[in-house]
Amino acid sequence: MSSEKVTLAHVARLAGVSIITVSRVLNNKGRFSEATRARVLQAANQLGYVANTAARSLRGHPTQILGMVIPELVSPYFAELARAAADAASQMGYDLAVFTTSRDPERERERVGALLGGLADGLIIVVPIGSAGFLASLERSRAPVVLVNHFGAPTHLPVVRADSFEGSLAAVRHLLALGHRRIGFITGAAHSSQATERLRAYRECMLAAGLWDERLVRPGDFTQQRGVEAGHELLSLEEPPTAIFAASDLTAFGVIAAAQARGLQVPQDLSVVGFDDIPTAAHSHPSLTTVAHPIQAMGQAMVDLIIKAKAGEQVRDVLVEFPSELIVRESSAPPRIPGEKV
Amino acid sequence: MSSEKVTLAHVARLAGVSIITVSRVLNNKGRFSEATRARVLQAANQLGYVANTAARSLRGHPTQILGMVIPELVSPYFAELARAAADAASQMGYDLAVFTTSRDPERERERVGALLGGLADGLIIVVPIGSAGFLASLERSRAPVVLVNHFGAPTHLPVVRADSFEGSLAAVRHLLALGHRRIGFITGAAHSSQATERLRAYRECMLAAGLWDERLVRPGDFTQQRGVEAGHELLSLEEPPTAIFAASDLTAFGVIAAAQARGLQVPQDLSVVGFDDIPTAAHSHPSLTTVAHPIQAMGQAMVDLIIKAKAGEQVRDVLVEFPSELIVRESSAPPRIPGEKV
DNA sequence: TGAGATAACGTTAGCGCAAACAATATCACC
DNA sequence: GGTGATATTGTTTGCGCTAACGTTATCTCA
Repeated sequence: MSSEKVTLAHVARLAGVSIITVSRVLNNKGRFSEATRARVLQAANQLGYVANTAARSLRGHPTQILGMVIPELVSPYFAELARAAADAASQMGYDLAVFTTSRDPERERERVGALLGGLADGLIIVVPIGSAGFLASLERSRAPVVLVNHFGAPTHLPVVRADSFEGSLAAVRHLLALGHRRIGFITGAAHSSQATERLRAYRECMLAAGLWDERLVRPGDFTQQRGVEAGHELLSLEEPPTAIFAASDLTAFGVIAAAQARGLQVPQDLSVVGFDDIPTAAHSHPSLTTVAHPIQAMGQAMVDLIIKAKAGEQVRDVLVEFPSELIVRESSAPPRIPGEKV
Repeated sequence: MSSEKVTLAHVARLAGVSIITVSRVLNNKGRFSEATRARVLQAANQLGYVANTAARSLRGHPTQILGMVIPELVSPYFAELARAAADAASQMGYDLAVFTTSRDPERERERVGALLGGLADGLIIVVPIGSAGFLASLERSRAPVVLVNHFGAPTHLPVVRADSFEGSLAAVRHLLALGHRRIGFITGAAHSSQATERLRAYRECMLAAGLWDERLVRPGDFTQQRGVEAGHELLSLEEPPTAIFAASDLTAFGVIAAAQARGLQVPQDLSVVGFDDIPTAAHSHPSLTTVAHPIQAMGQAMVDLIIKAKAGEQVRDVLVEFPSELIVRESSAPPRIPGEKV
């Protein structure tokens, strides 16, 4: 029956009570008689009343919304991270609003400002790209903020992050233990510190084994398409690798596609290891050996930290670091002995 | 230097002007001298002022945020849809806040209420799951709302949707034209109207060709895992299909994995067709024959409609329907002639 | 020079809600 | 019947912001 916005006043008039009484009934706070309660609920229902979140927020009432800022939605890793955070938030009675930055520091800053300006009760920033000054101003604002996978400028803000180095080390050692000597690597996106860690582990491990060869490293960007290209590049080398470690699962799937397109079998002719353990990794053929982050636990940790910060607990300088774990599946196997037939 | 929240009053005091002058400068609205402007900006900067979105919204000022409610983030289809909407929104100077419902009508309703209660200027609801009554109350609220892929209860709200029937028809006809006679089908999630359409097309086509066999239809849920399982089920039949049409690309990839695990080659031994054209479809081996929705255009249409609605244009009963398109790639080929060797 | 125009800035009010405080109604019990 | 306790409902205020209107300073031009 109504149009436009219905306020407490409308409900109050219809129910024949005062505004505050309506507020009390709807928030189930304070005392009121059963009869009043029924009348108010009936009126609110009839008018289709919904509380104005902006007004509530302005009044200091929490919005029960947590904001999350991520670089992009389409990457399975970030999508999973968002899902994990949403699940954890939901359990704690919060909603999660996900925003993307498209890696634009200016937009990140604006969005963060808007979110903290009454829209959200707290903020999860994944891979913050802003300057150190920006982080410092966030610190000063005392807003409940958690940084995720932040490896950049030092900050006192709480950080949740997952290791990439140890897991990558395990992946390369796994390939070495299988007998591989020429192991290719496809990097992640240039600006990603996670990508840097993965490359560093590969490099250290290969150097230590005396197997380092610059030609075996190809630049990537976490995408499948780039995996196809870089896979072909590596497999076209005069001495092609017998194993390839890719900085993401999507890239690894690209490598497998490239290998198969060249008539190679995975893992018989080429071992492939990815990173991320996206859902597809377990259900492809061959299933993918990869390195996993404990994403569920990370989501939980993010939300826990935010809620602690909101409650006034001290979270300054808190760093929650999760390990990465090698998951061996079908895509990695010993190299074919040269000359051996199938 | 500040802590807690910085308001216009703080900036005004520091700059030695009135509150409204600060507001004018920061919004670049109204008149003020260059000197004042500089002083205000300097003060605002120094204090790290960010406007309180809730207060603005309460005052009737738009938030420049569009809300989007989707069932889940992890599905590539929805992720792409969200990306498309975010891109389109961004072009028009809006941000997109993405919420997930986890298919809970109660939460959907609450979230929608909260978003329209001052958080967002408009709302994109993907596959609305609420009741007809809920949609009716949304209509009455006159809020800028667009429904996406809504096939349910009739409504006067504007709808953006993509066909699933014609594209599925084309997919099955494609397989028939290649010479397949036993064509399996794996459905989408039970509650999805898109899934229903895809099944309906398959059924009509097979019935018309006199090839309908109930045993060739397996229930699915759009996931890859279920694709693996259902793929094995179909391939274990005494008369297994020579082609399988899956209601999603992920499911199709599951089928391919199952086939490969049984030593079958795709497409030589089994043709597989998916639906969605997720990015991976083009970069896998074999690349996937699939049906595509014009997701970019859909995102644009959603945002356009919201903005029109906000501007007061008449969008009642507007229906923007996009076609689906068969994309033939490598995963579909003529069936092997029985008895023929490779 | 002064009257009207215009530029620059300020005061007030109110968006919708809920906390703090206030008022009234009801009741128990001596 | 009166006192105080308790239950129920109401009034006022202000969160931070900006639209509308008001005020003062400055300028233009006969």
